[in-house]
Amino acid sequence: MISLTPRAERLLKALIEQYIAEGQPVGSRTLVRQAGLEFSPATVRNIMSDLEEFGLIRSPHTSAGRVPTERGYRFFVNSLLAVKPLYALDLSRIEGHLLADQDPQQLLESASGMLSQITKLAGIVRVPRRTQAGFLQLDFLSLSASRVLVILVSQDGQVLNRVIHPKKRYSASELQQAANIFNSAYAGLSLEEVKRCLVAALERDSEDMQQMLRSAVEMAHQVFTDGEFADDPLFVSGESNLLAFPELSNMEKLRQLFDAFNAKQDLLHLLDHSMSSSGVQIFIGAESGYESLASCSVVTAPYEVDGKVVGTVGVVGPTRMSYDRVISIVDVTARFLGGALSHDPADDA
Amino acid sequence: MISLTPRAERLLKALIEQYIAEGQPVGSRTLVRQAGLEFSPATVRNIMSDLEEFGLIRSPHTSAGRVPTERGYRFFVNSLLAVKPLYALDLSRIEGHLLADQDPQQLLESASGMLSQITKLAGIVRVPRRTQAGFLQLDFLSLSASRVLVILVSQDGQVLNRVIHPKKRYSASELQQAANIFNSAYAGLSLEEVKRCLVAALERDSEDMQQMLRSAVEMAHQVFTDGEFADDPLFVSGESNLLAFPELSNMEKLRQLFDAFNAKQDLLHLLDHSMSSSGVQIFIGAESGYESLASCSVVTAPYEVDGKVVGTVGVVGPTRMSYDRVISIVDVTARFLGGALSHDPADDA
DNA sequence: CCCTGGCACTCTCAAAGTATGAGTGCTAAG
DNA sequence: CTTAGCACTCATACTTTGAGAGTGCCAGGG
Repeated sequence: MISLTPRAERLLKALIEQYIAEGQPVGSRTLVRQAGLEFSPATVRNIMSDLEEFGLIRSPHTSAGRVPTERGYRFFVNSLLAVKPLYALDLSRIEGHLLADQDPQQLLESASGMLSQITKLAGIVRVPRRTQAGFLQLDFLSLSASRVLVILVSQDGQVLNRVIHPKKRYSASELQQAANIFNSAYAGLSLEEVKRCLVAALERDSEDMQQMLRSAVEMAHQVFTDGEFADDPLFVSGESNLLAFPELSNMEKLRQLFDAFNAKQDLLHLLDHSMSSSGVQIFIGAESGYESLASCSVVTAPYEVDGKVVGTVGVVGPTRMSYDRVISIVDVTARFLGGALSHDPADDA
Repeated sequence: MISLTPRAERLLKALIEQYIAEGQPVGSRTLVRQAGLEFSPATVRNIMSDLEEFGLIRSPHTSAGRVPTERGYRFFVNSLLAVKPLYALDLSRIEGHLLADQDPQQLLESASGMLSQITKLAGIVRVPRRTQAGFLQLDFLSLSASRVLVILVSQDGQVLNRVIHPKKRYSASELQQAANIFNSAYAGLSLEEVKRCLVAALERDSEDMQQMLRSAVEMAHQVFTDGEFADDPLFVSGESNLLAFPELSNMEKLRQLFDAFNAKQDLLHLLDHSMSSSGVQIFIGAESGYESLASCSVVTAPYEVDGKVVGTVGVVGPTRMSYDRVISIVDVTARFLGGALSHDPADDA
C-alpha cells in the first residue's frame, strides 16, 4: 500500500486535476501558482521527486513538467477523489433522455447516446443478457418451403428472431401446434431454463416422443444454440468524440480502438466482468487487460432491473478524463436506466 | 463536353492510375518512365499544362507533380475507365460470404462487412424499405398492465417490434382477437397498403365500428407512424479502414465523416437517391452534395429482390480509390445479394 | 507545326544550427 | 525542513542551407 504525507497527497491531487484540465505536463511553478500552495516551487519539486519514485507521476522528458502515470490515476481515484454531486442540469438531462421513450431497446440505445453526449466520450451499454430474461412466447412462421422464421419474445419485451432451415417441411398448422406446445410447457421459465429443458428433451429417448414434438424441440434448439447470445448485445455511441483528444491521435492506435468498438468482443468481456461486482468500476489504461484499450480508461456501472443485475452502462475515454464527473454520470445513468426498465407495480401511475 | 486528343486522354489515364496507386503527386518524368510513353517529359509537361487548363488536374504547389481534380476523376470514370472483370478469388470471396447464412438481416449485415473487407474501405448496405415488403403477421403481447409489445412480421422475414402504451387496458384474449382481425384483413398486402388501410379506417366514422376493432386500429397505427421506417435501415462497417488513408487524417474532417456514419442521415439520402436509377453510381467528392463526404467518393449499386429494387449497397472511401476494382465489387455484390434474397421458386433445391 | 533538350526558376522537404524557455536537481543557507 | 539560487537539460520554434523534384519557357530540329 502506498502511504503519502498529507501534503504529498494534496500535491498529487492538485497535479492530476491540473493535468486533467489542461492536458499539459505540469511543472512545479505552475502548480504552486494554480493550486495556491503555501510553499515554494523548490519544495514542490522535492515532493514531486518522491512521487516519481513511487511511480505515481513521471516526466515525459527531462525538462517538461510531470504527468500522472496509470498508477497515479489509480491512487487518485481510490484515495483522493471526492465525487461531486451532479449539477442539476446534468441530472435533468439524464432523466429527460431516459424517460423520453419506454421501449426497452430504444431506452438502452438512447442511454448510450446520452452518455456520449453528456460526457463527450464514447458511451457503451450492455444489453440485458437474454438468458436471464423470462420466457414469454415462441412463434414459428413459415416464410417459404424450407425457411421458418422463429420469433422468441422475453417478458421484458425483447424480441429475438432467426430464420432456420428444418430438414423436414411443416405446414402452417404443424408449426402453430409446435409453438403451442412450447408456449404452454415453458411459460414463466427463464430463457436459460428453457434452454436446459430443450437440451434435456433432446437427450431423452425419443421413441415415445411424438414426432411433432421432437421436430419442435429440434427447431427451438437451433434457435438457442449458435450465436443467439451474440445478437448485438452492445450499444456503442459517440466514438467520434474520441477523435477530439490529441492523446489519441496516433492513427495506429486509433484504428485499434475503433476496431475494438466494432468487434465489440473485448468490450463485452470487460462489461460482463464488471457486471459481477456492484457499483461503479474503473479500468485505467492497461488495467482493462486489452491492448486496444491502452491509454484509455473505462468507467462502468451495472444496472438492476427488478432487483437483479442484468447489464452494464459505461463510458470509454482517454485516461485523462474528469473521473469525478464521469463517475457520477455513469452511476446516475445506471440507476435511472434500471428504474426506467423495471416493472414498477404501479406501472402506469 | 470536354474533348481531348487521344494522346492527352492516354496521359490523363496514366496519371490518374499512377496517382491512385501511389498517392503522390506525379511529375512528368515519373509518368514517362512509369507508363512507358514514347515522348519526352517536356512534351508531357505541355500536355499536362493543357489538362490543367481544362481543370482535370492541378498542382498542389509550384514544384510538385500533378494530382487529379474531382473533375479529372469524373472524366476518368466516365470516359477512360475500363472496368476489369473481377479476379476469381474476389468473386468466390463475395459469393462465399453471401451464401454462408440465409437470414436476411444477417445477410445484409455480412454483405456490408464483406464489402469493407474486400475493398478495405467502408461498406454500406441500405436495408430494404419495409414499406415495400409484404405483410405477414401482426402480434400483440401484453408485457404489463399498460405496455403492449407489437410484433410485425413481413413476408421476407423481417421482424419489427415496438412497445406501445394504449390508453385502455386489454386482456390477453382481447389482444389476441385484435391481432386476428388484422391478420385476416391484411393478409398479402404490402406494408404500405396496410398503412393506408389503417389511416382510412381511422378516418372512417367509428360509431358503427366495434370498440375492439377500433382500439386495434389505433394500436396498429401507433406502430406504423412514429419512427417506424427509421429503424436502423442501414448497415455500415469498416469505418476504421478509412483511418489508414493519409488524405483523411485531418482530425476535423475525420470527425465530420464519422459523425455522418453515425447519424446515417446523409448516407441514407444518398442511397435512397441512388436507388431510383439502375446500375452502379459514383459520387466523387462534392458531387454527393454532403459536406461531410467532401474528399470522399461513394460507389453504390441498387439490388433487386424478386425483380424489384429494394435497397442499395455501396462503398465509401477517399476520392483516390481503385474505381475499376471497387465498381466491379459493388456491382457483383449487388447482384449476388439480390439473388440470395430473392425467393427462388426452387427454394431449397 | 510539333517535339525535344536545355536551363533557369520555384518550391518543398529534410537536416542542421541556434535561441528560448520551461523545468529540473542539487546545494547551501535560513 | 524549507527555500533561494544556479547550472544544466531538453523540447520547441525558428532560421538557414542544400538537395531534389518538377515546372515553364525558349530555341533548335524534324
